[in-house]
Amino acid sequence: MGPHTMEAICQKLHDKAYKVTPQRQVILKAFLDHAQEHLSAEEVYNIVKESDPEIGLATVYRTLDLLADLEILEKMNFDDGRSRYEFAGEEEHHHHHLICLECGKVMEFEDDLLESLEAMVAKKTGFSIVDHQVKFYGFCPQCGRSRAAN
Amino acid sequence: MGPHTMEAICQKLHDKAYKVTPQRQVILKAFLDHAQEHLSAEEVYNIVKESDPEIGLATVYRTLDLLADLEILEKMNFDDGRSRYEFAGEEEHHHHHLICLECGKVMEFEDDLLESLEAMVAKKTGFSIVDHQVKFYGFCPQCGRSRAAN
DNA sequence: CTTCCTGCAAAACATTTGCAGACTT
DNA sequence: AAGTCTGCAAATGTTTTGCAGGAAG
Repeated sequence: MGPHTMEAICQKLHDKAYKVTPQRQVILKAFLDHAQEHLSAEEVYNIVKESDPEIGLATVYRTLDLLADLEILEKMNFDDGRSRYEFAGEEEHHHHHLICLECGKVMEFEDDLLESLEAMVAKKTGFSIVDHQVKFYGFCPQCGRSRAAN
Repeated sequence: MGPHTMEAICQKLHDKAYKVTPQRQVILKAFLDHAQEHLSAEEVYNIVKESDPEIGLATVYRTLDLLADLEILEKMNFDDGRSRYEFAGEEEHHHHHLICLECGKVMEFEDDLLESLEAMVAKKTGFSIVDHQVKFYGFCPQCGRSRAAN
């Protein structure tokens, strides 16, 4: 859960005895260069092919898996048939996602209000809760406007 | 958004000029018989094959799609690699899901507190929000207990 | 009767895996 | 040098689609 810099992450890989390969670095760079973009494996692959045309899609998948296991990336699902990834939130500081039902755009939204709900849910159900995910579905300002015009 | 009875749903199909076929009825019956179970297409297929051994998996998929389009079923994703379905909630009355990270069990939880959060998010972001989905991840009472014992 | 539905088989996708060679440490 | 990591190709699992026959309205 350190900062999301190339150095810090490579250090973490090194500390855990994972090798710091050029492929892994180039994939990390893709996320650093596309912050807040919720990239899919295929998208990462396309970005990364420009610096390393030899890279294989399987390597991208394996690296995304690894980075998600290390909690450097977070794997998420926006109901578009593929997994997407973004840097994991620092500590408990969550953000949630607003998904536009028209254009598919994903916007982010900060909120800590869910922590208290989490505690309440734990008490009521007996679950020990370690995480939560919230998605809002609606229409973004642009699409909402054009819909209203119809 | 009517009640979830065979009659009401067949009526709705009829009203929208969809044919009421035995396959569709048998699939609906599977959901009526397995309320609150979040069935996957494959699971529906296996249930339904007992009454209609001739049915095809493709028909199950097409029917689930149709019922989700009509907002009779809701398609959901519990990160287990397949879509799952349950009856769509009546009106605005949502329930949320608690997913056990150990055994995969899904529990339900009623709460309306999110409605106010929804309004706040709408105001802050300019989205017009039509729905939301909340998932909590943790350990159910049984799994939590055995984990504590280790 | 007309049109929509169905079952089958094949196709389409996203993701995973086996393996031999290449590279990090 | 040892063990991990990579690229490729093949395999997997889920979901979709084309088509010809069959059934609902």
